[in-house]
Order: sequence, then C-alpha cells, then structure tokens
Amino acid sequence: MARRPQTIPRSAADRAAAEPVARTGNPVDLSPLPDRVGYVLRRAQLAVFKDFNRTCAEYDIRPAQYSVLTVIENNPGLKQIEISTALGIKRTNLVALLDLLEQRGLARREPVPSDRRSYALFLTSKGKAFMDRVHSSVARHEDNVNGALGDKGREQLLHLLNRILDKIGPAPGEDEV
Amino acid sequence: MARRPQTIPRSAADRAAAEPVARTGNPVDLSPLPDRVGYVLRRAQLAVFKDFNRTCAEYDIRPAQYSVLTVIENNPGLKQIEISTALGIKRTNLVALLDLLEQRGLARREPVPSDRRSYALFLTSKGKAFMDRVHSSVARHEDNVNGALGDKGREQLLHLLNRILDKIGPAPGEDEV
DNA sequence: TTATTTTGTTATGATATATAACATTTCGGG
DNA sequence: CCCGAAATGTTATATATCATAACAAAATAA
Repeated sequence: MARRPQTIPRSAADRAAAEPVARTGNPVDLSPLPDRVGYVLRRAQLAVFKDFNRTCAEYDIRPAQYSVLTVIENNPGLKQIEISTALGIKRTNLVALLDLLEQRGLARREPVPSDRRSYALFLTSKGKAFMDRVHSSVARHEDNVNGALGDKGREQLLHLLNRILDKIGPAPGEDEV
Repeated sequence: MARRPQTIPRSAADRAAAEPVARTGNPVDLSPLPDRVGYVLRRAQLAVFKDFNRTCAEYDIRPAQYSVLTVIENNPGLKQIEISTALGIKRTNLVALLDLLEQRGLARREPVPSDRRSYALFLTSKGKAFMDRVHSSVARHEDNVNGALGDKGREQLLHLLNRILDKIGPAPGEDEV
C-alpha cells in the first residue's frame, strides 16, 4: 500500500522509458458517461444535495434528517417501521438517525401502550419551531433548483423520475427489507 | 443509548395512557417530499444504481469503479488528478479506488518520466477484457432504464439533469477541490 | 400453549464523501 | 541559480449512507 515510500529516486532509464503523452488541460473524453442516465442522475443528485446543505447550513441538517422530520411532522405518532418503509430507509438504519434527532431535542420516541414493541414518534415543540424555520431555507433551496428547471421543466423532471421509480423497482422476487 | 434495556415491563398505567392512533397500513403522508426535486432525484438515483448493481452483479463492480475504468479506457495515460477532476471525485478519494482496481489487476499506475509526482493510468489487458464483458451488462442496465423512460423521455431527462448541473454549480466563490 | 412474525436494537461492513496534513516534485519570480 | 508557491499523490480521519446478520421482547397465528 506504500506505493511511494520515503525515498526511491527513479533511474534515468525510467525517465527515458515512455513518452510524455503530455495531457495538458482537461479535454478528457468522458464518453459514454454523459449519455448514461445513471451517471448524470448521480451527478445531478449530488449537486442538488450540495445546494441543500449549503442553503440550510445554518441549521446543520442533512436531507435524510429533514425527510424524517417532515414525515413525523405530517404524521405524528408514526412507528419507526412505518417511517422507514415510507422513506425507503432500512429500519436498522433509522435507529441512529432518530437517536441523533432525539439527542438534539427535535423529536421524541413515546411508548405505544397498544404495542409495547414500538414507539410513536413526535416532534418536540423545539422540533416544531425548528422545522418552521428550516422550511423557509428549504424553500429557498427549491427556488434555486426550480430556477434552473423552470416550472415546466420541474414538472417534466418529476414525472420522468417517477417513471423510473415505478418501473425500476426491486428485482422480480427480491422484495423489500 | 440503551433505550430498551434488558427488562423494563411497562405498567398497566402506561398501557392506559395515550390512545392507540391505530395506524394500520401505510397511508403515510409524505407531502411535500414527492414534490421536492431533491427527494425524488435521490430515490430515483438509488433505484437506478440498484439496478446497475443487480445487472452487473456477476462482475462485482460499483458504478464509481465502472466510471473510472471507462475514463481510463477512453483516455489511456491520464493522471489521477485529471480523472478526479473529470469525474468530480476528490483526488484524495480516488487513491483507494485505484488501489482496488490495481489489486484486482484491472488497471495499473505507470510512472510519468516528465513528471515524477504523477502516474499515468492504463487498463491492463485483463482490465480491457473485463470492460469488454462488462459493457454488455451495462448496456442491459441501460435498456432497463430506457425501457422505463422511452427514447424521448431519456433525452428529456438528460437535458433537464444537465440544466441542473449547469446552473446549480459550486457556490459563488467556493470553487472545486 | 407453542411456533412464527414483527419491532426495535446492536454490531459490523462496504461505499462515498469531505478536510487536514504531509513528502515529493515542479514551477515561477527574483 | 535559489527559494517560495503550487501541484500531485498519499495518509489519516470523520461523516453519511446503505446493507446484512443476529438478538430480545412482544405480538400474532396455529
């Protein structure tokens, strides 16, 4: 793994071996990647998340955390399994996420008398106030994205992405959790 | 962190406290997430990558690895910094990626006589053969995606995603690496 | 009752992304 | 030419996601 150890002076013979190729600028041929949906999708998603993080930096909240808080906000009393299913997060990965939100005092787990295995999730009053403030930052973020797309483009994009979600589901047989 | 310790039987009083709310199925209200570009983009990207991994399972290759191999294939002799810039990967993160590809015997670093700091990157013959085989699997994956979108939809999608990439770049002032 | 399933949890691993710091080398200005 | 600045690859490290296996407790089905 130590490919470049402390000091290994390369020989003059080495230096004379291969020709320079001299790739100066960056006219790198990315083909066929820019025509691959997956590649462009990934880069666009990263750009959008980066804008989200930038716009909401003052609140130190990640997109995944925001989505969880939003679902709790609109569906108070949900169980963890319901949130994880709805958001496509494995229930095993939701645990740490909720731990964090609970530690920050934004959400709380509450025992469910009717099912002592599960917890009902709620925003704390602090969490509600927090979301009230975050929503406006997220709106600004959305404006950035919509500004790039236009209303029509945004609708088209959502429609196309939903087609992907509908048709590129889990493998035939390999279902869910 | 041990929220559910060994044995803490909840009292009958607890059991009588709050009402059930009885959220049975999963009519979870996700709004406004399904209208947020970032959210839908993320879910679609995950679905597409999952299909990539499924379709290319026999080759045990990740999208990022495939993109690096593709760039090397089409631009033999590139330096690491050029690849990382072209693909938007931090040069610091490309190291382990290339270590892996080298360990698998698919790519190799070659000293550049004209610049002893950098390495020129090439596919090995094994790497070339590997890519020849992988390309057909990736083509099948692309067919899956295109089947969901249609040719027209695919073009529209790429166009819209590129609009995002063009306009939602790095923050004004915060530039690159 | 007993066997199975569900729910939340822990532990763990793989992948991606990010920053800071470093050695070596290259390059530009004096 | 020398010297400081920049470039290149590297290590170390932290965080965020996503994934699987295994478990305890509770609910459910048989």
